[in-house]
Amino acid sequence: MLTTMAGKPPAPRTPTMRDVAALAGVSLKTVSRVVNQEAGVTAELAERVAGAIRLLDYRHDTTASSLRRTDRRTASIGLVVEDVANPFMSAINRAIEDLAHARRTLVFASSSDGDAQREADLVRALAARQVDGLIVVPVAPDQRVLLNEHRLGLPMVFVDRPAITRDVDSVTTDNREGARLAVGHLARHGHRRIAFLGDLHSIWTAEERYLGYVEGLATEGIRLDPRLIRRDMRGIDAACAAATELLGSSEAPSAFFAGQNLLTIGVVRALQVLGLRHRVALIGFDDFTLADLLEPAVSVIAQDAVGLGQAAASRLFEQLDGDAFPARHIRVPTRLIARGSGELPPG
Amino acid sequence: MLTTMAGKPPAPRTPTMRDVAALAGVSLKTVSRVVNQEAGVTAELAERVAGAIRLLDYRHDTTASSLRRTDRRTASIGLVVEDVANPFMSAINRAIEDLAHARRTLVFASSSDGDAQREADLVRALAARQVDGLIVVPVAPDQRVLLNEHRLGLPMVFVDRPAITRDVDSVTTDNREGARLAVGHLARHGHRRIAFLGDLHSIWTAEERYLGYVEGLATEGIRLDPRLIRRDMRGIDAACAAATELLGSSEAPSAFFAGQNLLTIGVVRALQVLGLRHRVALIGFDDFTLADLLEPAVSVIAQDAVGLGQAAASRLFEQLDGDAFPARHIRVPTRLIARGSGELPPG
DNA sequence: TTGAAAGCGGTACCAA
DNA sequence: TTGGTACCGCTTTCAA
Repeated sequence: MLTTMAGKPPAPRTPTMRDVAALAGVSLKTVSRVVNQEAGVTAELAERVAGAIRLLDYRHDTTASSLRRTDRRTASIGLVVEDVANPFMSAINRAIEDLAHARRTLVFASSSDGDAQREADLVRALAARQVDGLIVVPVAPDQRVLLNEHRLGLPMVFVDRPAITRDVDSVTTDNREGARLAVGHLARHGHRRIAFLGDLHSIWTAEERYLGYVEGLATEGIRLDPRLIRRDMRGIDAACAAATELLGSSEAPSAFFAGQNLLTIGVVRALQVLGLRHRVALIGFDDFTLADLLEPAVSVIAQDAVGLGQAAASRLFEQLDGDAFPARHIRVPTRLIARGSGELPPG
Repeated sequence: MLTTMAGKPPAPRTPTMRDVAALAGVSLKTVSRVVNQEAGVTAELAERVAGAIRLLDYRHDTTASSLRRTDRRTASIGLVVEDVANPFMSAINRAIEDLAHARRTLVFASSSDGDAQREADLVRALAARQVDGLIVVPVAPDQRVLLNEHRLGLPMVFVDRPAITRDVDSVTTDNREGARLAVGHLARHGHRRIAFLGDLHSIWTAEERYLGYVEGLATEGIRLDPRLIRRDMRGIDAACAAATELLGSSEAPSAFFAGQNLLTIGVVRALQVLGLRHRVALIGFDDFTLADLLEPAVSVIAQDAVGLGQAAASRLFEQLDGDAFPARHIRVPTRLIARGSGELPPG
């Protein structure tokens, strides 16, 4: 051994159908038939092939398979969300994965970070890998790359936010109805001065929730007071500051409706600091872990992330099964979870 | 139009390199060169090809490409975690995605649910799709399918839990050191009666944290009291009940070390019900959202999920770049975040 | 029922 | 620099 450069044995090329065929003493095509469980192979031959497959530990190459297949299906789909680490998005991801798994389909999961350029790159990369379809949380407002891919024949479903055309399937939360629910609930508990905190108005869901708030007030016959409205808030700190300021004014609100997770937490913090947690009502849009452990527990309008994911995946697979037209637009209802903070009476 | 069955135009077969070549009046190979940015094509020809590509809206088929390529790379990797919707797992997922994205690589994300059968199915499905490598949170204890795939040449990194052999790269949290940290911290604040709540002892991380607890006690010269130890706890309710029972005993603990997220929350709930939140200390393993909003805020041993994901992805890509041997075993440190609950003095 | 040959969309190799 | 030809691993088509 001292004189040889032996090293590792040459990488043992992974066996192909050809190898299996040779070992079993049959043709390539017969192996293909066995692997794909096509009818019309003698039990004896099938057994011989199966034996060779086991012996060689043959692994089917589905990429080569789908390249040649007429339908060119890869049994993989693409998912583009804002951030796979976001709890809401990852719940959608998981729901989609479960439906996909039932069809032996794998999911490319990716994050756009709300960046249109990155979204476009991802969509192109996914299409280049021949995914069977795409589920996307679209980054507003320019959807040209997405819609172009759709026009070229890539099955697609938008989730959480709609497409700008009606031609593409979409599955969205009924944000407006949810916001109305919140306002109605607070009004029923005697509130007339209900403040609204909202995310960037350029975000479709934020705008919808604002509109629902306005509609809710109208329904309850409450005059809209612009001084109680703070939009374009980003993050816990901004919400906390805004809530603190509102509560310090002469016409302070008796209740808050926070249009997003972090804003809700910001309001909680403000109420805590001011010692008003049990004196000012609060309903938040979107549930969050531990909402039930706070004091008082926080009432929320819960979104059905799993429902969104399931509906989106269902639609995509319906498209793949031939039901492409007309495009459908599914709205998933919200649910009010009363935990205490939304049931406090006015001061 | 009335007499025709016109319908939609026949699906316009998506253009191939062949089409581009024909339009540009060059050979297939020249188009390939342009697409792959290989040197040695006249500027003029390159421009003509580029024009044809634009005109036809040609899309490169990377699956066909990698089939023929010598390295057979697909620029996609597989990730198998317990649940992509779990915050810890999804943070790992995201960190991996970011490193992958920098290499124009896509990630198949999938959930094993701690089910060995499902894990095996996923791994085989991923291998069949010719992923370049795999990052796995392995389901103990039978790793035969995984290791077989590894032996066959599939680059692989285990994350969060080690492989049963030393031949496979792994990236894990330093659970033991983290637990020692917690016990030491509590001891430094005067505690001698420190209860331990742990998850199923069959879970590697749970066992490690338990061992760290034991080591921590030994280091501090505290006698281990089996009556203060509750293992094999699952979920909030079990932990809440166990904590309640412990606190009602004659030799109640003055501090808790909870070995997992949900267990920590269970203890918080128990303390809240008993009105002992400010009288009994608590440190939890693994951080959770809103831990800082509870009263008192919960001190934790925080895991570095992003660090885990980054290290795992780095290792995988190092393997892909040729640095496969020897296998490395990376331990990612934890960090104690003191927020209040872990700094309470003994009753 | 079985197999030979063609070809999916591209890349590798070598000759022109 | 450019192009022809073989071929990646598999399915399709069609003849035996």
